[in-house]
Amino acid sequence: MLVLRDMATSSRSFEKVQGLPLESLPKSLEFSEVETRLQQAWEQEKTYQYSETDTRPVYAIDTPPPTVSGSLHVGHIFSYTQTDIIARYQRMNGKNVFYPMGWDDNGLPTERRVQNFFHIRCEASAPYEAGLDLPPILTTMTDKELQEKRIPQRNLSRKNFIEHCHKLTVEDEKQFKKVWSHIGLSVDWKLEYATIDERSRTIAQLSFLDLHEKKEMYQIEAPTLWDTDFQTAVAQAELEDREIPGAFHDIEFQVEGGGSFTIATTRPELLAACVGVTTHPTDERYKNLIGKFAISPLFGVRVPIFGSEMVNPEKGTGILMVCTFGDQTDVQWWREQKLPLRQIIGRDGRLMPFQFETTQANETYAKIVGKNVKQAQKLMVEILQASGAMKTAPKPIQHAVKFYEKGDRPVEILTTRQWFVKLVDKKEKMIEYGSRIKWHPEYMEARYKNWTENLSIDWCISRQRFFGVSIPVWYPLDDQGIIQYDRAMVPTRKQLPVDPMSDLPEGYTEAQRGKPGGFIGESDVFDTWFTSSLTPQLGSHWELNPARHKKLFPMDMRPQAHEIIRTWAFYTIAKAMLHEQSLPWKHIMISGWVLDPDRKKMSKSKGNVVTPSQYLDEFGADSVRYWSGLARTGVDTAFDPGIMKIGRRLAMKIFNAGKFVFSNSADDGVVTEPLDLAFLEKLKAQCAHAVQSFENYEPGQALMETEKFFWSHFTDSYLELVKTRTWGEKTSDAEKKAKASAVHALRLGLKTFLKLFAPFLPYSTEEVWRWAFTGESKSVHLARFPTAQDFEGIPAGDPSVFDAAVAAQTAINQQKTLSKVSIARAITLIKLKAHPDTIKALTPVQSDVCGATKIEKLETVSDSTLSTNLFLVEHVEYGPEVLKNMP
RNA sequence: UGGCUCGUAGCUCAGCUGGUUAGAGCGCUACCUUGACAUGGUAGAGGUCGCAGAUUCGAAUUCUGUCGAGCCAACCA
Repeated sequence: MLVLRDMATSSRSFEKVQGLPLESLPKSLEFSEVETRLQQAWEQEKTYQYSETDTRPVYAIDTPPPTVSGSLHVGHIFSYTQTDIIARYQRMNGKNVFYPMGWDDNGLPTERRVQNFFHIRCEASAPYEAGLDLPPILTTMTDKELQEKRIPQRNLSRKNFIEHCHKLTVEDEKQFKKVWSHIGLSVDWKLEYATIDERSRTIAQLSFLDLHEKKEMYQIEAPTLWDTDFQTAVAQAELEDREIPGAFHDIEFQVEGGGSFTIATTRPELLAACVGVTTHPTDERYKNLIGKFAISPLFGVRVPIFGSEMVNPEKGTGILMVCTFGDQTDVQWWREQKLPLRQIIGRDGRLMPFQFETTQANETYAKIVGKNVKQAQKLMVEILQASGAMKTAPKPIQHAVKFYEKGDRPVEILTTRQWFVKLVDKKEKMIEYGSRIKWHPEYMEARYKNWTENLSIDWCISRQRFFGVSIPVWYPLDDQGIIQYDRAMVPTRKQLPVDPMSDLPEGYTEAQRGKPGGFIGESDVFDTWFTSSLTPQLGSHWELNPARHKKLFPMDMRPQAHEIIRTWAFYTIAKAMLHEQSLPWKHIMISGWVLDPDRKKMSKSKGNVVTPSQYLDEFGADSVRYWSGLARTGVDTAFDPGIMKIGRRLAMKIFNAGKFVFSNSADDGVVTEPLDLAFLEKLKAQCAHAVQSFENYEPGQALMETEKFFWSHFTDSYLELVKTRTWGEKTSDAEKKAKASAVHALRLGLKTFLKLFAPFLPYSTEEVWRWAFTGESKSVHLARFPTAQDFEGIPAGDPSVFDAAVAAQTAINQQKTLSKVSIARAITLIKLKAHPDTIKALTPVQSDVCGATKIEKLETVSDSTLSTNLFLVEHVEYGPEVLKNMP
């Protein structure tokens, strides 16, 4: 902080400065060298350290823990840089910034990657092999080679499998950290965590215990969304629609007591699971059937025919079969009509054995049992056609089907036992909580609201996977060895974290595990969102460190992408509400996506994903950050190396302007000259704009305005206009004074620009800062973001003299360009015509203009019909050597 | 079908609460080595602001309708 003397009475005096000889400064900005050197400096100096003890206000950021599977792509760089820009601004704004980095390393993406990487699979029954340490196989062999050579996968025990998950994620995290450091994230690496580490597991299980005590959680055996590849339950929020080809199949049903009708279905393989038939109650074609019973073909099952408003008479044949379960509506009909359950699809997506009432049915079913859905469908069509129940060929259609977002086959609905968090009954409260958070941009709240309003299923949090946080529950076994699900036993808080598969519930011994009268541990793990929804609490050490929690929670800002508003933002708000009736954060800043140059979303399957490292190497981190920082909050941005090029140009310009400013010496003195004062006045206003943009969570606006100001007012205008005053040694007192005014204004200007640009271009600004400004603070990143305070004690300037000087400079340059002469050529006489006000404004800065444009004699002509800030060249005379070259 | 965004120069985008002649950068053209910078500088060409109405003294900006693009959700038998 600057210590300012009695400002009210005296203007601010600057100390004498010794210019740095140009030869002593680097010739050019070598990004990779600067980046490496400054990264080390920041680490050594602990520049970005969060302080647990100091009393400055905290600014806590709920950093998204990236999924650690594979490599970062340019979208990560884009959004994380935007967060870092805010973090750096807040740090310079005097906040004690809490900016952690977590790794989301548990869950399916990791499991899948580990399976491929080591060519292994988790097999619950496999015995544990202590010390097993397999080499990575994918680095030596491709997938195709593995298949060709028929190298079998190794089946590992759960414990061995998890060990290998840890092994790989640790390596991946190192790679990620390298890229994050390169891009210049001002993360405090002491706050690093992983969603699978011990503290995270403890806090996730604490969350479970709390919700369990509050009875906000229940366990039920019911139809749930199921992915047959991963063989786990999934949540509504993890579904996505995909358009795939399908076909309507017309199947004839008989009516009990005579008659028949034809239903249309896209899933004939579920005929065996048909438990009802429904049609619209007003449909003239079928309404007389309502109340009767139908007999399903081939399987001869007697099912009720009922009316339902949900049936669309336009669709298919207007009458349809209800199965357990083809889709979500089937579940609804099944519940409302209290239909029986005929579950035929198994957890692996194959048709399970099922006992039918008739021999014929059992014989038919025998042909499809054990087949997967696709095979069964094909066979069923053949059988139906042969039997005559299906007279027409399937009619192909294109339809949207629900998929688990990470899965390859449509989800099925299976009756399984799962744990749920009650959310459907809290929709209104969730919307109200959401409205109390400041969304940036504001309209993103609509997405949250929209999703919450449409939520129809409670949050299924149990997953039948391995690499995750265990659900901390044991179940007693009765004398027959039957699991007593309704008597679930939870651990004490002190026991956490627990793995119910190896740890014991209180009062039991290991010998009782799996024995009648004993107990059994829950083998399911949490949905990864169950842990991820606690990232603010993971950072604040909720329940483990109350003082820390109080200081950090609710956090100030959650940065995240818009496609996970329905999951991450939604669940995080839910958790904070359920646990503490609190908001998780005050602000949420939504970043857009990076689209490929054709404005298509980047995705691995399309093969249009851009990896960042080549661009970091080619343009430098600051240039890539410039591209990220320029984007408007929440708006999708096309990947464009052209913008990075411009960023690099800006970084170099700052570097070169710094060289110019620092090369000038000056005596001690005050800023007195009208041009200097006018420039600083304008700069002061620019600082206020920048602050406003940052406070609005629109840093891109600050960058755009600052850049424009820097380029047009500073380097193109002001720097040129003061050159004659700063060049060389001055002899007279007046000249020395005028020089000092310029040099000190230049230095204050440069210092201000470095601070304004520091959040965006941390490397180039820091590099220049360290040449001569370390007296104020060691790092520009710990300096105060500029405000009017930086200009205290400097007399107010008149901006109009600056505008007049620039206008005159432009008119003269234009004249020289039109005459096709060098800007450096001397003008012996020039007559400029302008509005009298403009001429008046030019007077105090006329000598600066003449110096910069090499004018020996300047005459002005008044013309009040002209608009202000416009000069017209009436007459110009160049020196004789110039005239020679004229056309 | 509903909700939300977007549509401005060849390209990427600014344009806040309506107010002179609609801006910037890239690209393009011409010129200039000037003592921080040729990874530079000076200038030039280029737009009836998707379309149609309405409000207003005045609309790129507000309202209505419409067309197009994207996203989210509903429907998906």
